Amino acid sequence: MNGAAQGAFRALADPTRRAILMKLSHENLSIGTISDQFPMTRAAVKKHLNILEEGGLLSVHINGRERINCLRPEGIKSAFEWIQYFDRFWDGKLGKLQEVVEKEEKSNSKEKEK
Amino acid sequence: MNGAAQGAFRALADPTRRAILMKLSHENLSIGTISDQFPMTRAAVKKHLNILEEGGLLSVHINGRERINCLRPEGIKSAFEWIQYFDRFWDGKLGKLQEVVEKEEKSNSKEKEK
DNA sequence: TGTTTATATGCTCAGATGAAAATATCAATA
DNA sequence: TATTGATATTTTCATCTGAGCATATAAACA
Repeated sequence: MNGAAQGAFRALADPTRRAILMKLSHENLSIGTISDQFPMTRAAVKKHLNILEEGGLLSVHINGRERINCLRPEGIKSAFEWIQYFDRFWDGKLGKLQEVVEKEEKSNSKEKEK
Repeated sequence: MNGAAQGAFRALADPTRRAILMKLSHENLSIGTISDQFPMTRAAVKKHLNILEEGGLLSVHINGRERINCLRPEGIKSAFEWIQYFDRFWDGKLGKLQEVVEKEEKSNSKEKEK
C-alpha cells in the first residue's frame, strides 16, 4: 500500500505529467497527439509516459501502429489514499493541532515531559 | 491553485519526506529528534525539512534554541484537491472510461466519430 | 495477386545539462 | 556547550535532445 504510492507520487511530481493526466481524463490520446501539445520532443514525452506507466497511472492499448494512452484512475487513487490520511486535520475532526503546537512552545520552557 | 500544488507534489515525491510528515502528524518534533530516526545526517534531514517548508507542508515554530517542526495540513490539502479532480473516475460516477477505451480501439478501424 | 517503396507513427539509445540528495565542515545562537 | 543553520562539494538522478531503428499502413508497380 505504501510502496505502491511511491511510483504514483514520483509520477505526479512533474507538472508536465500532471498536465498529461488531465488531458487523458478527457480523452485517450496517442503519443503524437500529446507531444504536439507540449514544447518538447516526442522522446521527452515518451519518457514521461513511461514514468506514468511505471507508476500505474496510465495503461497503453495497442491498436495497429498506434498506441493509445489511457488514464488508469486506480494508480492515482493510491496517492490519493495516502494523502487522505491527513484529512483528519482539515475537517476539524482532530483540529487540535494548532493548540498542541502552541501549548508545546509555551510549556516547553517550564517543564519537560517524556 | 494549480501553482501551489507544485511545491506540495514536489515535496511529497520523496519517501523520506512523506515519512517525516507521518511522524509530524503524531507529534511536533525538532530536527534532532527527526534525524535520529533516519539513516542520514542532520544536514540531509534539514534539506528535506526545507523542501517541506517551501512546499507549505510544515511550519517551524521557534522556541528558544529549538525549532519545532509542525505539520501544516493546508499545504497537503492543495495536492489533495488536485488529485480529487479524478475521484469522478473511482466511484463509478463517470466510470465509463473503460468502455470508451475499448470501444475506441475496436471501432477505430471502422469509423471515426467526432 | 505479390512485392517494392514511401510515409506515418513510435521506440530506444547515447550524451548534455541541470536539479536533487547526501556528506563533511564551519558558523550562529541561546 | 548543545542545538541548529549554512555552505561547498560529491554523487546520483531527472529531464531533454538528436539520431537511428522498427513496424504498420498505404500507394505504386509488376
